[in-house]
Amino acid sequence: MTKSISTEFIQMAARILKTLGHPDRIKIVEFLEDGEKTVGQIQREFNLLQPVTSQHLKVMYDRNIVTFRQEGTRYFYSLANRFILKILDCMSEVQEKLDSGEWDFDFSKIENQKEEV
Amino acid sequence: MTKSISTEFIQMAARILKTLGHPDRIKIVEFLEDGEKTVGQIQREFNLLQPVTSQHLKVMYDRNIVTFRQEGTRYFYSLANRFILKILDCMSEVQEKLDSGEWDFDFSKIENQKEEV
DNA sequence: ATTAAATATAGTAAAAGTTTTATATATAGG
DNA sequence: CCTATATATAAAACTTTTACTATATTTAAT
Repeated sequence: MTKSISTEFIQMAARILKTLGHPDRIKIVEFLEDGEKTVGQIQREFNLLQPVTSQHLKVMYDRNIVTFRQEGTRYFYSLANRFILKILDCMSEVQEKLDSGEWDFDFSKIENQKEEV
Repeated sequence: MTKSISTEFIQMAARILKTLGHPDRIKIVEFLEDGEKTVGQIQREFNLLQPVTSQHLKVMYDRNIVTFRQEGTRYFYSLANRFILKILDCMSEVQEKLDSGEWDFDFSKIENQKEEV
C-alpha cells in the first residue's frame, strides 16, 4: 500500500474541498489571491447580494479558508492558508492544460445536470 | 486583473471539488490512484455498505471523476481524468508540508463542527 | 444626536446531498 | 434451469446547503 493520507487530514481536506465546491466561492478565493478585499469589493466584483457575500465569507472563515481584519466599518478579507493557494495553483494549471489542448475533458457530462443522488 | 479562470471551468471545478468534498470519496479516489478496483474491493477496504459504495461511485461517474469497465459481474472502477490526479497530488503535497512542520494549519477550528449555514 | 454606510446576523423555504433498507439485474457455476 | 455472487437501483427519512428577505450592529460623518 502506498503512503496514504491520514484520516484527520482527509476530514479537513473534505471540508475544504466541499466548501470550495461552489462557483461563487471559487471566484471569491481566486479574487483574494490578488490581495485582501473588502466585502463591498467582492460583492461588486461578482454582482452578489450583500448577505450572500457575507455568508460565503463567514462559511469560509469558519472553515479556515479566509481570515479578515477590521478597519472602521470595513472588513478586509484575505486567504487564510497555503492549502488554498495550492488548490488555486492546481486549478489554473489544469485550465492551462485544457486551454492549450494538451488535455481534454468532457464537460458535457458535467453541465446541465440538475439532479442526482 | 490577473488572468482568471473561465466561468465554464469554474462551474466544472466547483462540481468536482464539491463531489470530492466527502471523506469516503477522497479515500476511494486515492485508492483508485493505485489502479482500478472493483466495487467489492473498495467496499472492503473502507468497510462501507455496498449500496453506499455504489452510490459514491455513481455520483463520481456522473461527474466524470471515475470511469469503469465491466467484466462479467465485476465492475472495475478507475480515475477518469487527470484533474483528479492533480488534486490528489496537491493534497499529498500539502500533507507533507504539514507533516514536516514546514506548514502549520489550525485544525481545531475545522473539527467538531456540526452546524453552520 | 441623527443619519448614512458597511457589514453581520437571523429566519425561513426550497433544493441538494446522505444514509439506510429493500429490491432488482445480470452473470457465472453447477 | 437453479442458485449464488456482484453490483445497481429505488425509496424514504434525515441532514445540510443555498438563497432570500428582513433586521441588527457598528462606525463615520454631519
